Amino acid sequence: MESAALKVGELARRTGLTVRTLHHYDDIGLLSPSRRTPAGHRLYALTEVRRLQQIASLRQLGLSLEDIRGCLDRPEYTLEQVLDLQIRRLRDEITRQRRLCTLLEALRDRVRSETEDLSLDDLTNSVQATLDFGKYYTPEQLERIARRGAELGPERIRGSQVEWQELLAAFGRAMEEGLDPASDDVQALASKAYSLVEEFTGGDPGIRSGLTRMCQEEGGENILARYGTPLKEGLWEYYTKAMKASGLFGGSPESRP
Amino acid sequence: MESAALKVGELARRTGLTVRTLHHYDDIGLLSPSRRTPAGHRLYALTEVRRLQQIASLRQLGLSLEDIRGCLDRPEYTLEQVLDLQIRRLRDEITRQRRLCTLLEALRDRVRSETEDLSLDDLTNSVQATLDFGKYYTPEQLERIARRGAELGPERIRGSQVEWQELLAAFGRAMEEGLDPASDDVQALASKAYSLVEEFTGGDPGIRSGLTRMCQEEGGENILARYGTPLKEGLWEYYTKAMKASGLFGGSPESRP
DNA sequence: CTTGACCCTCACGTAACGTGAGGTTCTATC
DNA sequence: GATAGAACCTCACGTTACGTGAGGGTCAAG
Repeated sequence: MESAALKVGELARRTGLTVRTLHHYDDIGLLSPSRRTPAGHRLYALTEVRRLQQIASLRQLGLSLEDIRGCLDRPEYTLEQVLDLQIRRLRDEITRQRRLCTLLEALRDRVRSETEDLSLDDLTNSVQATLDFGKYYTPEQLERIARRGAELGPERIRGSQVEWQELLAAFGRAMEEGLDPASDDVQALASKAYSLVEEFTGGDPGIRSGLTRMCQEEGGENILARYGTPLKEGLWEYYTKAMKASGLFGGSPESRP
Repeated sequence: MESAALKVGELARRTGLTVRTLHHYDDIGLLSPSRRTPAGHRLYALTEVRRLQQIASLRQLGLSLEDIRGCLDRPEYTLEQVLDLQIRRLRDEITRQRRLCTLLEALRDRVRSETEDLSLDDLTNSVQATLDFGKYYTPEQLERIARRGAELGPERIRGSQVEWQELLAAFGRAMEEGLDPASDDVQALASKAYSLVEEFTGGDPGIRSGLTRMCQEEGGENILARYGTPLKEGLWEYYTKAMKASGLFGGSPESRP
């Protein structure tokens, strides 16, 4: 007849949990000791110790106390289902975190290379841009875009940003000179723009249509403005006219920040 | 003189946040509108809108509101530091999650292959075992162990678990027959045990010493019991005597669940 | 008979809001 | 000018899984 019942402190010590945690489990009815001493001290029987170990293990697996309660008390909560669900949740979470991490690293690198004195607003733009990406591309497309970015390399990306700036400046001059968007001079610019867009999309039609949708819904001028100076008044409309005249498609911005 | 100030609802709509969130930011003094209408309605000026965008962006990066406040209001909070810190936090979190995910997947697979009808207690054991591992091995060692497990393959792991069972049974018989732990027969068993241990450690001395520490501090009989039936009374002591007599080392269990 | 190590029950604090409750104000329409 | 609906206001409690006291009994040892 060895000590068949433990008091809270002892149980806490053995399981590595705190007394407060055991109290909490008692409060919510997840693990209530079946007996008490006359003085009201909790006494945990061996079956309750075992239950606590199960609880602690499931807790380590990241399950919520409610899920654990279900696992332990309701037979229709099969372990496999719960594990499956938890795995899916975790995987989603991991991909989310990874994406976030890459973004953070990219931002930090930009902050570090003090060639451009990065302001909070630039950062804001980048973040917004990246998040918008998530709204217009599927996760697989984001994967492809990321790979494409890696292929091109950071300097080529910066290079194309510069080319966009020059191109938009050229469009602006054309507009101010009153040139017809369908004229040969402007169409040469449109063709250049097309190739820059295609460099980004990598020729993927899904990515291209996502980009088009993004420009339509967010306003192309806002998208393009993120990657440099704001566009002159009416320039985006002029640009779309030129692109339409070229018969290629709608209009679009640049690769990732 | 266009609408230079926005009301909460309008601002919420534009930023995709909720009115409650804006109220919250006001409550904690993170973003308080500088003006109010006579009726007390909040009026956000353009500078405040910009600040809100910065807040929202940093929020998306996973920063806490307190960190954000620091970034925005205190010059000594450099962006780079904050980003660096956040990256480190995220990376740690990701490796943690990944480890957890592997564990979950392994458990689910075991649950699925209904060859063994897995009980909650088996699961509890596995979880505890895996967590103990984290206490005795460094992250790098855990990496190596995981790679080694992949090399060996799941069937070999199961195989060695069976071999451990047989080996312990043989030790048990020797003990009951009163054989000297240093006798040739028992030493043959010790040698077999040694090779099983080495199969697990892959010869890595760090892993070996971690294992020894684990057996000492957790009690080797508890460790070994996890991977099969509980050990007979006194068997662990007998086993350690045999291993000491062999001059190899202390004692130890089996690869990962 | 006191001291210290336990134990008990409230009950507030955490992070970042969600979700009403109950009441005022704005805006449009009749 | 009355009225309806939308939008605004201020409390204030709920969420998760406990941490951290406050204030007070219980128990064995000295």
